Amino acid sequence: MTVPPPQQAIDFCATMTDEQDEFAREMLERVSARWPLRTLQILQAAGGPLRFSRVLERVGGISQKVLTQTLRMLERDGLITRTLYPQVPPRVEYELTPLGYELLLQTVPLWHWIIEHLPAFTAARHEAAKR
Amino acid sequence: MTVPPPQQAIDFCATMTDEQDEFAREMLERVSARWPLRTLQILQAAGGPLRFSRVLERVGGISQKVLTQTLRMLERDGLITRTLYPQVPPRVEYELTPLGYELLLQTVPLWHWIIEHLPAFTAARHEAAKR
DNA sequence: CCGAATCCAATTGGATACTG
DNA sequence: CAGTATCCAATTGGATTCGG
Repeated sequence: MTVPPPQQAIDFCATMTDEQDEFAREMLERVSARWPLRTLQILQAAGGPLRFSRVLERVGGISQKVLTQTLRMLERDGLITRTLYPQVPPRVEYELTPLGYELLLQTVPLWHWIIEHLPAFTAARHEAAKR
Repeated sequence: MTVPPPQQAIDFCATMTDEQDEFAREMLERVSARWPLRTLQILQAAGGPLRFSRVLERVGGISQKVLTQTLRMLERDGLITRTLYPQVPPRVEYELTPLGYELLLQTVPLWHWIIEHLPAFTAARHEAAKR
């Protein structure tokens, strides 16, 4: 694997104010909960606006209630937009914002790393199970 | 900010098997839950083994029960080691593994990005609150 | 000291029914 | 169609007590 970057890269965490630290961890927690990242990914893959029903289908396994909550949260944080077309029946479209896209990109290295190390995790668990 | 990297970087998600995808997301979820990352960070900052009580103090706000669960999980995944010294009273030390350190490093860019964009999130929420 | 066990409060999530 | 509202089951987390 690669040589670990300097300690400094992590130590900067200590330079944050408590307020920053709390808010940052709140965002990290939020974004990496069960559905938000997947939802963003679906919207990214769509390459354009997606109706509520389509998102519901593609995310898969999520309930309608939780999807609504997730979308509201992502909208609130400026990661997606919500557009209501006042028709009957109503149409609502969700779309990734540049901010949301950027965030998604930042998660890619971690994602890559995890996938690369899946065997290591499996091995660790197997090892742990023996004891 | 920077120009977005090619689409390809994200699209590789689609190339995974369902099994890989599920396991990878499980790991991502796990590692980015409320305490695991912070616990790893504490152990990293310590620069060496840390007793249970010390971790409990430094993480701050976590209960003994949840810390135990967290540490067990991290150990199971090979991210930390747990060493029991059979004394009276017993001493148990936890230490970051190279794997744990590597994972921690992978999260740094995302962490950085979130902190940089804290104002953007605040602005988005403020904007959302007006409506 | 480390942590397992127990009990309990609070939060979360699914299913269902209903509305603009 | 896109939610909101309601109810309920399951999970989570804290506090406390006990044990090796």
